[in-house]
Amino acid sequence: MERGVNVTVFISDDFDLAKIAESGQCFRWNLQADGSYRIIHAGQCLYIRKDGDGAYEVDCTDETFDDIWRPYFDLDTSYAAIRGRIDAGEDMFLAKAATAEQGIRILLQDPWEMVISFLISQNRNIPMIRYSIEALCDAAGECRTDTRGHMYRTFPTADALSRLSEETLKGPCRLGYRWRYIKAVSRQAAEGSVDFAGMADQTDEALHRALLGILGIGEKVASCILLFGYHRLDTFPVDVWMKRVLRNEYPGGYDRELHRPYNGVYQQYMFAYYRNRGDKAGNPHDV
DNA sequence: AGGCAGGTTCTTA
DNA sequence: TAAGAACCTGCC
Repeated sequence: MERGVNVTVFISDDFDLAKIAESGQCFRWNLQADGSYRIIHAGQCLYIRKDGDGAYEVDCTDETFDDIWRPYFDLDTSYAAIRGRIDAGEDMFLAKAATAEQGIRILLQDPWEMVISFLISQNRNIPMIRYSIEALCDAAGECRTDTRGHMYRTFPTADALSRLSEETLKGPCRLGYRWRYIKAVSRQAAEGSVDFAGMADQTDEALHRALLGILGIGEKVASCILLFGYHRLDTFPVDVWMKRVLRNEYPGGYDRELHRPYNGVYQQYMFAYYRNRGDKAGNPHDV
């Protein structure tokens, strides 16, 4: 790193920055020219770069890394061990996918940010999602400066979001018809009729039901929020890619019981594996 | 040029 | 309750 604090941390478990960045669970990771990722989370900004063999250079103190970023990266969970539970004899496809996509982890992200992010995600591709989220942050986030002297914006609070006009949401933020969803949910959160942080102690089922009650949140978006915002690792989001996986690889049915309680982690492997294959040659997995 | 994209709601049978 | 249409927008 050019300036600021320079600290090296060691991570021995599965941890692949590029794979996590492309996994579709986070939208505020930006690859820099020097190969580091700039990550904005919890009002903070981190630059992190792989520095050979389990060593990573970060621009924060050890203390901040332990307090903020170690939990964020879920470094106290062994994803190698979760991968290790897969029995190639029982599920060959999953075993292949997990090997190919080793390094993916499920981040511990903010529920509120995930609610908004996945509400925005519907019917759009990743670049468009990222654009709208950045625009929302520009419009309503708090301005701060990182260790390289660059400005960044925090993710907006519900109160700040609820104050944005229809014109801003539809114009610069390009939310389209989704603007109503963002408007409604940020109002509810701001006035306290829903409390996404406070829901964190609920069971998976109760959370799922509560999320489905929010305008604009359907089955798929609710599952993503459960998995990425509340870290419910057994949640198994099914989008168009996973429909292809299930149709082509599990014609006899996918056994969720067999893979409890890590269906969500396995979903990430299969999703990434299929998408990467499909992108390269016009989706050869499709029938 | 029409269809589709990492869905959901609203409308209609 | 279950299909089908409509929805923003950018890209092929």
